[in-house]
Amino acid sequence: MSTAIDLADRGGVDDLSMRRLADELGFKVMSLYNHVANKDELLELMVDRILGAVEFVDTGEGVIEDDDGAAANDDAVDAETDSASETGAADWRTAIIHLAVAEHRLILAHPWVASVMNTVFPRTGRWRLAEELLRLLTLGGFTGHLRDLGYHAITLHVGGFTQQQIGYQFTPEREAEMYARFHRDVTEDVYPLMVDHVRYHEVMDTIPGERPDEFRFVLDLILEGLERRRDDP
Amino acid sequence: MSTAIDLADRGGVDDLSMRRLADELGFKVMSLYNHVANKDELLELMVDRILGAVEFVDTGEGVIEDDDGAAANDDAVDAETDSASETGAADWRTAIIHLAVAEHRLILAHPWVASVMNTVFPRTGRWRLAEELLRLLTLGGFTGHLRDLGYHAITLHVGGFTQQQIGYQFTPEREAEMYARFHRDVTEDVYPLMVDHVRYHEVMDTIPGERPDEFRFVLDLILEGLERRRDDP
DNA sequence: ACCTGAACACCGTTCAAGT
DNA sequence: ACCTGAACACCGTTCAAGT
Repeated sequence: MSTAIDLADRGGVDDLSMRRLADELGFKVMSLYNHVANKDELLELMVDRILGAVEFVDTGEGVIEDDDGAAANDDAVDAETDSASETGAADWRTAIIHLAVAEHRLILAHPWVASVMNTVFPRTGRWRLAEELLRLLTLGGFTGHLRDLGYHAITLHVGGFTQQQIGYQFTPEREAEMYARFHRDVTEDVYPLMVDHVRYHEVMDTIPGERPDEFRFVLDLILEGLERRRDDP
Repeated sequence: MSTAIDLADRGGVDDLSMRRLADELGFKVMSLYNHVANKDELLELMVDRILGAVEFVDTGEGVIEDDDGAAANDDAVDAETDSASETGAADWRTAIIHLAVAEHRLILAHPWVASVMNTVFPRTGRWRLAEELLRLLTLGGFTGHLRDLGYHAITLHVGGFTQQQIGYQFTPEREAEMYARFHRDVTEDVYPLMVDHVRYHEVMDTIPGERPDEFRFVLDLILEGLERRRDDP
């Protein structure tokens, strides 16, 4: 029934109204309130269904499993992460990267999640993720204040960076207007570096935030820095 | 006239409707469309006014100045940044930190900016910021792909991290409901680390994302990592 | 237990008419 | 040049009434 996700996947979350959803389901608006307290609860359920689908990597110890009982250790994400999985059990660092990238990708696949995520209460799908991240950090030898900082650094990076990237995903019409405005307002004499920057993207044929490795790049910076602070003073 | 910002500062952006704004100004709704094409343009102007207020630090070279002609080099932000400003002219690193922290604080002071920023076209207030950041990175010896990565890493961090932090700023009622839900759903047997984590925050008497140094912490990780990649292979 | 019609208090925006 | 009344096509939600 909560397959109102399709509707949001199509027209974005702004096109998801209780009225449109009811139409789609063949009911009248008010029937929905028999299954859901209000729109906030609907969004809550939708977000949690998406985020609940993140799968954990096997670290060789007690793994918190998915609702479906699946604890994946070989899929597209894993293939990109570093080695170390030759042993069968991944180390904490690989597992955190897997977790973050998997969540990042799920949000990119359902862009409306990014904006709704923040305004809605967490449910089990999100608590799971939080607990697992804390577990992996602990496994990595992080405790106390540094674990706390690391936890926030990573979660805020996953949510925030992804959300910002999605902001760069324009519809064709917006893309066209953006292009027009840029060439009208941003001239080489006033903004030489900005012009250069955009030219660079044109040559590379990339849209800012669409380059697949940017999320990983910053994630790596964060993890490196955390490790250094763990090992030094 | 664009002092509809007050309205958004008070009740959040959801309480800012064309109708309420007109009421506040003593006009009828439709009069607004004589001064602004539509609501999007209004939000565009509001965001740009806020972000246009970010002041740049003097790096001793050609400084792009504020609209007001102010090129601040000693205020609250500067006091927190590292030394190096004894010379009068700040180095690129200090200046980037200043820039990022200043923008971060402005957004925190007008939380609605975070959510609107992404959905609205940039104007001169934002182009300035982009150009200045690129200038500082160039000053720091970054070129090509690394400068590009650094630029995106920093801008997405400023916007995204801040936005996520704001998501943690609950109203008292939401705070109370969050508290109740947490203690109902997150039990020590299933989520031991999460319980521990929240207990840590309670002892520290901090709300996640309210600790003032978290933004700087991750920013430092990013800048450190960028420097290392600039100096090494 | 689930559905519905009518109603309430809202939105953004257009358009023709006023001064 | 600026303001406005009426209207259009929408919102989320409540409540009493139906089966």
